[in-house]
Amino acid sequence: MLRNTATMNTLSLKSQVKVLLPLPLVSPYDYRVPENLSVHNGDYVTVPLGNRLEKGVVWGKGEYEGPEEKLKYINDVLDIPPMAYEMRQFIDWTAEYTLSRPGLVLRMAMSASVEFDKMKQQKAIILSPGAGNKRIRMTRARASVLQIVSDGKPHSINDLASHAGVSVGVIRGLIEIGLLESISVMVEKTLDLPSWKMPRPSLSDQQTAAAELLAASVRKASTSIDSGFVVFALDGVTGSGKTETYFEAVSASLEEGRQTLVLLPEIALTAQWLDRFKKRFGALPVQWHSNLSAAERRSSWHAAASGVAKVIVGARSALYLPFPNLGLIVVDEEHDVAFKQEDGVIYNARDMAVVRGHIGRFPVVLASATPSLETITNIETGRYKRLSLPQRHGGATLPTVDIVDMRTESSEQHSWLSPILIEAIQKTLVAKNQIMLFLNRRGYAPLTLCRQCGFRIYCPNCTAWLVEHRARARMQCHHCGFSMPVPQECPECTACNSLVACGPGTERLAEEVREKFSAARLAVMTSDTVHSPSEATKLVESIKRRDVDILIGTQIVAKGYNFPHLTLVGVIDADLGLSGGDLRAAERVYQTLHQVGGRAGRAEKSGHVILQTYQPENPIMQALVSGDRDYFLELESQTRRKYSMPPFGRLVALIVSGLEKRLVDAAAHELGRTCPIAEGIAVFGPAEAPLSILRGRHRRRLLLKANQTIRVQKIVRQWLSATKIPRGVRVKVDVDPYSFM
DNA sequence: AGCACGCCGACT
DNA sequence: GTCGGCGTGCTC
Repeated sequence: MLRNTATMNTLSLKSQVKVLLPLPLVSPYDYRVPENLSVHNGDYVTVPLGNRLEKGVVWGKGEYEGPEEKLKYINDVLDIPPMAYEMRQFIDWTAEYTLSRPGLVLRMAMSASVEFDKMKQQKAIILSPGAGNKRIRMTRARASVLQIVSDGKPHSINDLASHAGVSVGVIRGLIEIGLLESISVMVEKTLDLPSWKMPRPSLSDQQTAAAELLAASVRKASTSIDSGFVVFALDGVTGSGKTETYFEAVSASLEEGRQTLVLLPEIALTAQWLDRFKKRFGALPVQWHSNLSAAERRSSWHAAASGVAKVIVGARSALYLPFPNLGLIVVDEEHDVAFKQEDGVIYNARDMAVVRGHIGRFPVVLASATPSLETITNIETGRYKRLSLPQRHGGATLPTVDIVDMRTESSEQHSWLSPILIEAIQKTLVAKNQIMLFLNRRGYAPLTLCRQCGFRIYCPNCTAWLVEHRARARMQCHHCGFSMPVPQECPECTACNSLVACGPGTERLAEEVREKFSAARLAVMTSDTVHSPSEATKLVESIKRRDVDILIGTQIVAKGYNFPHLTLVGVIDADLGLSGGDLRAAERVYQTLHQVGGRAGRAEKSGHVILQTYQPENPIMQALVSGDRDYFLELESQTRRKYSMPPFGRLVALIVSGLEKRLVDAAAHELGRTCPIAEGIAVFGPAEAPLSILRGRHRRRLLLKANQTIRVQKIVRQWLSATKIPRGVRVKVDVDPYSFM
């Protein structure tokens, strides 16, 4: 059938738009715009999809050329500020870079959108416009209601009734007569806004210099027509006052009336951070993290999306909130691997924050005491600007670090504390100071085996040992959440009392500490004992009050907490995390240990760190002892450069998984067969993933390594489209992988 | 992501 | 004869 092409062109240009839906679709869908609707790019709309209505965002001009009758009409435009152009660009950019579907990235930006409708409107009562002409029988109850309503503002029916001291029946009656009217209003919760007019704390000369540079660049981004994009690496030793320094940038952003986003690696850290923020700015910022209730989530989303919230603090996912007026991002503890999102859309919030700043033409601050090698390299190539804070604020000195060589300092059987550490603990207790023992291993013991037959207790769903949690009397898998009671006999040979715990966990360490220091008050801080920021705060406060002598903890104690009376930090197993084929293992161990050590001696008291290690000659340990971070980084950098590993080369990991081993192997081999062959590209694998079975799924990995200059996205996209993946097999693409499990 | 469609096994 | 399991494929 012939069609009038002129009409079709008009249609496609004027009354057809793309709508991106928060669904895993390959591209936006096109819709017709009804005559009576004014629709613009970025508008939130509802559209019919199949037999239901979906919310989405208008994503540009439509270009649908299929059968005309398939094209449906936009249903409605939602009464929400439209998504800014920068945000839409950012979503497209993220999808392109991470090789994910754009709808899934949009879903992160609309994560509260499922509840748009719930939140919209509330009934409110106002005085009817024509009320003045009406004659009614006046009563005291009616009079007091009318008195309140005469301010012309909408009131909720319940508030009105209680303020007037009448029942809601009186108000219903007045509505019936037509004197009052029930209307729908958007409820905007009034937010206490942080103020830049609060008194500025006194800063050191170094802090002042850095703060002024940051603030100036924030102002410039708001006033100049040139792009204000610049990345600062705020490189300051623990306790040097990085937070106070970047607060001055936040202050400048507030003064310019722009929004600021602060990303923290973990929500457990927010409580203490919020305190400091409130002291500085007089009000709390808006929070965003996965622990929010539905109502909090909705309210935070709207505050951010409407521009009402000026400062938002949150975990990595806060980066995808649709800010209309973002003028600054701070990524605190920039080096932290928690910024890497490992499922769904796989992205690194630190790197994406830099992209967001580039698109939005504003400054980005990456703060850390142990900057990542990526950041260090970017400083060296001049892409990032370094701001150094080399001294501890208030004249406190850095802790001294000693190594205990566990090869020679053998301790007694089943003891995880060397004689040297035991002595140091005793001395510290006598001096009435506090001790922290760091062991990054939850539970009682990482492995349980049968001493009769050698059987190791594995997770039925994963290639991983079950970890005994004695407090709960259960064996737990730390990968899939499987748990079972601790067996009384060996599941393999049924021998009784033959199961033995191997290696230490925090519970077992606590047991030893209780034995050896029975008079000391002990606290254990792990994700098993602390479940929320408020619980963390409670424990932290009790430690600050000196209700605790010895604190045992996993990595959650390493971050951000500041205990003025803590003078001794003992690292039980400094080598933990060094084995395994992770290219960042050394860097990560260094960062963690440095951070843990930084907990010692923050106030006037000097600190002491004891590292128990079987590798005392390892550059990590040497760097921690000498405090020569840059030497360690230089060594690390040389190794990575030599093997063209990140940041001197690019990596993309493909993780092939499925329930059926045979199919997974076939798919992985097929990917190996079709792998790209080109100059500057190498593909390794397929190989069994270290966690070769996870949650019951078999897993294989392939790794593509490419020169820095190569656009890996295009290559991987071609690779995947040229490979037939059988149904039941999933291929996950991880651009710039951090985990190699 | 939903949701219909579809093709095989155990029930009122 | 029908109800319902969830594999497959489509949605502008």
